[in-house]
Amino acid sequence: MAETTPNTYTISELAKEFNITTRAIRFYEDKGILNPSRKGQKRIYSPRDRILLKLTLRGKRIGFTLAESQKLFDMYQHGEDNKDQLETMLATLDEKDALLTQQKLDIEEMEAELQAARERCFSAIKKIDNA
Amino acid sequence: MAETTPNTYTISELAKEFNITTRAIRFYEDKGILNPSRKGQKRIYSPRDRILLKLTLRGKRIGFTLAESQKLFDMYQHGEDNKDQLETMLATLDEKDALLTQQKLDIEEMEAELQAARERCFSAIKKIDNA
DNA sequence: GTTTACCTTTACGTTAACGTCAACCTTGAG
DNA sequence: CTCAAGGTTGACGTTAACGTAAAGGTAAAC
Repeated sequence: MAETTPNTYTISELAKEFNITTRAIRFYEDKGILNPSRKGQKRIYSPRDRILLKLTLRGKRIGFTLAESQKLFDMYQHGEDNKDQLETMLATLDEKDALLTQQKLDIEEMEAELQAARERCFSAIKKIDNA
Repeated sequence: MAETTPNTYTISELAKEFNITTRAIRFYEDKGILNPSRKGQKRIYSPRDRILLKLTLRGKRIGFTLAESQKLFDMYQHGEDNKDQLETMLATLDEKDALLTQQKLDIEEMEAELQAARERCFSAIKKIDNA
């Protein structure tokens, strides 16, 4: 058999992998995002915990709060039977999607401006060098 | 002559246009982002103030802090002659640009997941309706 | 057996970005 | 004149997302 992916992680392994502190990881647990099991008093993280952590961090990078990520995860897991909850979730998803669309526009405009600023920079430096 | 764009704004006009509070606008002034003139004690905003405000809000939407926006504006204005400052600015711009690139990836992945979640939602609702 | 390296809980501190009064001008309308 | 609509300056309150000790358990290594 080939290498099998480990099916548990320690807190510091995850911290290292995602370049965050163990404090942050415990904090996410407080917020109900992660639910590691315990071996004695030590936390043991499953691949599922790892995925949730990854998604959470990705969410953060695009401006999701922890509460928002948690809410999405929560709906994703427990909303299979309740129609109202499913529809709330759909609304939330649409709302988030609209935000992402706006963000993409913002990013493109911002990139254009950064590029313009960069060019201004270059020519200003050239001017100095040729002085 | 056709309609000319107004060249001054009151604080509440800007607040209404951008759907923020006057408190926020004054806060941005505290942070050195805006520099309205005064008529008596009242603030008068120029088109330039308005643009800076707009850029600031756009920056916020993609995760720039006020300090970061302020720093960019500041460099943009006072860095024309200092080579070191120009190079610092270039580095900052590159850094920001890398972040934006990552953000675009994050957004696309997140959109894919939202779409998947949406489809799960739909079929779950259908199931309920057909039960 | 005692460092050393991680792990734990508890709890107060911190920063950003405003919100929310309070207490006070001012100015055009009636 | 007065009063309602907006504007002003403090200044304290709030939320999110951790940072930063403090004080201790535990287990493999020497």
